Amino acid sequence: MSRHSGNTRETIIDAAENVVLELGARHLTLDAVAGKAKVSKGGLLYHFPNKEALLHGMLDRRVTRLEESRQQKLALLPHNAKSVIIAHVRSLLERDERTNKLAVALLAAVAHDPQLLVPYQKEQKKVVDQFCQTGLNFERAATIMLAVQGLKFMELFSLLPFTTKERSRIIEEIIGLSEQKKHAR
Amino acid sequence: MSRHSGNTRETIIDAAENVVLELGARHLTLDAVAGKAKVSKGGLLYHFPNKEALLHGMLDRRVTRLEESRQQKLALLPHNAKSVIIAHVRSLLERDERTNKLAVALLAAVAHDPQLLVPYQKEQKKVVDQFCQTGLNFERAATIMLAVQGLKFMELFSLLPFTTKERSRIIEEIIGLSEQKKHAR
DNA sequence: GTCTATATCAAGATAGAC
DNA sequence: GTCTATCTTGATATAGAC
Repeated sequence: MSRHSGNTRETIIDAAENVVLELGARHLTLDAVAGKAKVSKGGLLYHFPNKEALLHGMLDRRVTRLEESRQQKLALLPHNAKSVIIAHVRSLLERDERTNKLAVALLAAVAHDPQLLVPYQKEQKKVVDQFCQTGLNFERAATIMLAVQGLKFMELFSLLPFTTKERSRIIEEIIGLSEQKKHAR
Repeated sequence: MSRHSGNTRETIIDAAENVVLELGARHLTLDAVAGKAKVSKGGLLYHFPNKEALLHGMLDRRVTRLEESRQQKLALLPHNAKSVIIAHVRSLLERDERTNKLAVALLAAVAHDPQLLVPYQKEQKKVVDQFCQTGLNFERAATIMLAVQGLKFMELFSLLPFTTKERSRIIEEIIGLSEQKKHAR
């Protein structure tokens, strides 16, 4: 336990996340992270040559965790088409204080240079593709993905004007969109 | 033209927007704004006692402009229920380089303290209420609002994995949701 | 209402020793 | 691979003159 020399990188990302959780996004600085990770700033910069690299590391960690959560929830659901959508919704919209704080902090950091997120476009594409494989047409699949993301974003930015109960009903509605066949065009 | 002494505040907000557009969000500093507005930093700080106040001014300007655009587009549409939704979608999803840059910059600035956005929750609520007045049920109205916002956010963060053509089809789908009656519950 | 000058502070990054 | 020391820059904000 006390020995984890194997991967200082992971230790540093742990520390960075803890800085955000304990001190807030504004204090995500190289100094703070180094301090929390019990490394010097020089040491930190050996593993992540600059702050952008550290942010990339943090983003990757989050994307990985989200995907793990999705797989995990999917495994617990009956093996049918709709489950793919439900697993996605549940993992993304999970109200986890910790995860949300991290997401906001990363958005804050990343908003200064949205290009940092381009590599994750394909993750969203994959989600839509997976929805399509359940028999949904592309437009409907994309709409569901967008509504879920919209809910998530608004929640993160404290923009969501709904009660918890309303929120639940809306989520049901969104999931329900996967059942209604679109009329032919 | 050369005289606009009446409202230095507006001049300063103009300048702040131009700083963002010309230099990027990262350079939205009091120095840069003062320079662009041809005021000293002291002068700027007389009108906006701190940076947060300036951000509030910028946010208000944006919300106002968006609302104006919505009213304007609504006036050009036939006077029926669906037009409310179309006007909303068109004004929010308009691909205006200028507006989008400003939105990203403000998100970047504001993400550090999402509480700043709480005052604008009610704007979103109003949108949903207006949709409901067209005969839509609440859940469906909210879903449409969320999908539109999701599209907007993802686009701002360069997360949208669709082509322009796909994007158009998806927007049609979202608008179409206002026509399909939800089955009773 | 607007200016100059300055205080204060903290950030990211580099260089080079160990 | 990790450390210390330092450079450089640039930010918000205050004080007080005009």
